[in-house]
Amino acid sequence: MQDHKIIYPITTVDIVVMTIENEKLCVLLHRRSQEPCKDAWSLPGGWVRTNEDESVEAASHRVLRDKLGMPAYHLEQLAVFSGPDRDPRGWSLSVAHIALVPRDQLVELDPGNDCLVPVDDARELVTAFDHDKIISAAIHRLQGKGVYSTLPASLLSEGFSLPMLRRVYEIVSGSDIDMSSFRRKVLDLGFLEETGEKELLPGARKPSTLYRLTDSGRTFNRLLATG
Amino acid sequence: MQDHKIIYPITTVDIVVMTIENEKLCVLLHRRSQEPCKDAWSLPGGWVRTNEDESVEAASHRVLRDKLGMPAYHLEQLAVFSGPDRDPRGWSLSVAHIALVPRDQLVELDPGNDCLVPVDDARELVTAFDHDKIISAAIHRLQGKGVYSTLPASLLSEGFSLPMLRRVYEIVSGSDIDMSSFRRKVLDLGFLEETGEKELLPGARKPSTLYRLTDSGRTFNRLLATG
DNA sequence: TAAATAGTGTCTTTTAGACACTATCGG
DNA sequence: CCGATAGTGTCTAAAAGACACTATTTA
Repeated sequence: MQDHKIIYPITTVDIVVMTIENEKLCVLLHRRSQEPCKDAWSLPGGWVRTNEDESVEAASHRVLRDKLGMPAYHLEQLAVFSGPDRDPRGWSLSVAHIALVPRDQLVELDPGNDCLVPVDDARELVTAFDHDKIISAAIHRLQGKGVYSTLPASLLSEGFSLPMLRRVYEIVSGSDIDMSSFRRKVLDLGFLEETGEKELLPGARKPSTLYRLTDSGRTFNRLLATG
Repeated sequence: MQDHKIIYPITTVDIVVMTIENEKLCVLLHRRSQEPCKDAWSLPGGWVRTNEDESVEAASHRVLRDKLGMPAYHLEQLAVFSGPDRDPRGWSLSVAHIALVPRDQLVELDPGNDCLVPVDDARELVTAFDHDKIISAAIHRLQGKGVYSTLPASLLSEGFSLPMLRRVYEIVSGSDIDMSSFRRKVLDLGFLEETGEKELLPGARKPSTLYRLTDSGRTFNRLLATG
């Protein structure tokens, strides 16, 4: 291993922040203020700072905290995108992440330079680097893994009803889900616990029971399907 | 983004080469010839060379080609491991990969410095860096994703029988699989095609039909379960 | 023709989906 | 008490597993 010959890659993180707005799965885009790709829509991202970050996940959290004031949320690695041509400044490596965030936690958006767009529109809109590919991969992951895991629950804040949760699964999977089967399966798996409260949803006449994910439901991120 | 302040991470790839030997899932380990962690067992890996590699996958392929003479095989990204402490030389980032290889393609092993060990033993044996964690993650991935995908088929060379394939799934999943259900499911999914040949397996009296993965079975890496 | 594995057929159990039904509450 | 959604019960269809059975070939 010849240390002295090595030119390290430009190393960054990029985050696909996903949320649900107006009954649609949306991605957060950011207009780049600097070259390269100035003024193009891109994913939020930034350098990995080896003098302060403890890991690439920590770098991602820092980026979102600084840019959007986001504290805690579900974040996971998606994949590495790398190569000599994806960034005009040289050989680059981006560790792409997925962040799932309830809409009400996304508040500090800069109206001019941040926007939430439905995933279907995002791929055409985004022209910076290979961020369109990253978004495609994120959607693929969410739809593949999402349908049979507790992942989509991270798109809701604690204290959600089963009808709300079902709607999220429908939006993510793109198909109708039978309420009865959904209820049976979800409750049988034991990943939900009641908060003890009830809430009248807009338009409803009967208040519905509210739930949160149990600890095992949050960590053991598997097996919850319907479709 | 302050380019000049950034110290880039030490960037490497590490590969968890998995195969089946003596009816056990094994990992390929390599004894390090240099500091750091000299003489410790580690995963094969190497620097990402920005002057010649087209991507981190290409870097992984190069490492295995140069070290082990391995041409084509199933390779996929596993995850990124990163941080200031995992390598004594400084803040480092390793893109871990999984390679699934039929045993008969692993020939150029150096008897003194390469070894194949069952996965259960590997984690204790490996002391270099955080490679034990990487191995754990690889096993987790293979067992999680493997059981319901065509992945394990990559552990066999083209021209395998259904009993052989079933055995591989049993080894990977660690549980018995009924031949009849397995056959039904696998053939119904249409990811296999007959090679037209038959072979008498050692110990058997009746030759079994040989198969290969179809193109869709190789790319569309999903949905093939039993257990 | 016996031994041993390849491969088939079928029954049972489980699970998913469809859908009718009851419950609850605001207006 | 009507309308709307929350939530339940039950029937049906499909899938998974168990396992007995047949088929093929070598020794």
